[in-house]
Amino acid sequence: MQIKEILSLSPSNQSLVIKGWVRTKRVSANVAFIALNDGSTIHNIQGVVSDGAVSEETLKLVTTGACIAMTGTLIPSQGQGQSVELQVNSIEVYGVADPEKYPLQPKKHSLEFLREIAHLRPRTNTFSAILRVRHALAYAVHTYFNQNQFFYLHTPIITGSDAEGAGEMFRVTTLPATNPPLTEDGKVDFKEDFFGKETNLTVSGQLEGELGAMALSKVYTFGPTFRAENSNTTRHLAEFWMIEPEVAFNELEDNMNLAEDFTKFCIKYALDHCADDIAFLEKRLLDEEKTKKKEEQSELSLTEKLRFVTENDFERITYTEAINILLQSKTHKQGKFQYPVEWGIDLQSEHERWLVEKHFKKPVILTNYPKDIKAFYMKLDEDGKTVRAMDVLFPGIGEIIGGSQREDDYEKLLQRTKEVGIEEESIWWYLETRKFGSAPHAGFGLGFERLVLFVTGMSNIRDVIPFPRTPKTAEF
RNA sequence: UCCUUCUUAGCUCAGUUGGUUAGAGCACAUGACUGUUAAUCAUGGGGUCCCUGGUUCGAGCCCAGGAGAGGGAGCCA
Repeated sequence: MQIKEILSLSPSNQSLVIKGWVRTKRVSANVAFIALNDGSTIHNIQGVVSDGAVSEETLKLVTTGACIAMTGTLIPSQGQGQSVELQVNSIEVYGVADPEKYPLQPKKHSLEFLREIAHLRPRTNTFSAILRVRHALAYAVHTYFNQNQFFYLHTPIITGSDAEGAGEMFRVTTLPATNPPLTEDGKVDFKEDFFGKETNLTVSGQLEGELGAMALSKVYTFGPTFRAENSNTTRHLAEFWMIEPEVAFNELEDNMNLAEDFTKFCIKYALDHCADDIAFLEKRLLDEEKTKKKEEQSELSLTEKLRFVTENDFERITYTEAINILLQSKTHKQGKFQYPVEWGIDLQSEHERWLVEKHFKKPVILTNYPKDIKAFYMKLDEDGKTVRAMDVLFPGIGEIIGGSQREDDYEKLLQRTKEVGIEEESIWWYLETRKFGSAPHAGFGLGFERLVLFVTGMSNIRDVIPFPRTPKTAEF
């Protein structure tokens, strides 16, 4: 039986076996206490070993990090801090952990240090809480889409198209790294490669998602995505998980409604199902905030922040309106933005943060960006200058969702591919959907880790995925 | 990739103007303690001061180069 279940039981004479990893052991003259955790919950169960119940040699092996099974009966706790505890009759040691060498100590560790021991960090309170919340959010994603008649579409991880334009790609090849076969003009001959052409890891399942939507109407993908960008920030990973719904007959407005409803559902799901873990993470965040300057401290606790998002409407404004608000802001008039503000610029982080964190103080959906700063597949507005794009910006995180209504007119789409220099032959299959039964449709991409970041209150994306992949780092 | 800060014990950090044998807290070990909550108290062990080279009578500290990490920016999700 797992500790989560045992902690909800009433004391009885029934003998129980509890297996887990030792967090701490406290020894007094006549009694020893063992805090045991098995990852099923943030809470430990306390084992009480009375004098003589377990041999001294065995008790000596019970150290922080060791894996043991305790057998005993559940009794009401005499101490404070827990209502029940296990009166231990015997202990079996599965795996010892040399306390001189085991790196996790019963004390606070820095997140940087824990990243270096990512193979052990799930055994800490913080990371086990994060991983449980991450699981709940993943489950919420599938639950939401299933409840709303979406079909889960598996888009390829190895892709032969290089037209997605979302970033640098990782090449997939079976050719030898030294002396690969060459063409006559000295380039690598990918005709000799496994697929007979150049292939890469996907940077987005969107294009294939659109193909699915043109048959199943409502689809979503949820899978790993790879970007070979040399990004070194707290919100980028080389390997991350992306959620991409794509819906036939949806226009930009519907797309916004879906994005808002979906994120609210997921956050609410985590609040409802991970109360203990979120409470722990809230306390952790509070301790962290105390080390910051007063003006940088958040006014809201983690739970308050999450409830605020689920209970309030997202602010929806166009790019043009956002530029006007920025131009009229004190910050701009006093020249306190580092980057200039004018219609046509791609908004900088400082502009987005100001809008979200200072001006509106809630999630903001920005729409109708200039076409020149957005992707080729976005539907052109009537004015011919802007496209039906939308970005959802979250406080502290920035862009969490990027999406659009897609261009469904064959000629206009072809025109745009030419303008941005994409070869027609490389995405003929994508263009054909606009030739045969084209339909208005829209979708977006949501970075799963950014959602986990927001819900857990963590600040570095490397701490919300079990094994982060970033430039120069692929250990574990 | 750019800017910036950092790298000293297992962890978190101090280390004065360049000067004898490099410190603290926690962790760990041993002992004490009648039920603890990251127990407490006492005692003890523990160092390639990131690496390479240089300046100097003398370098943890100054200089040059390199590596790694953090934060910010860009790219984006």
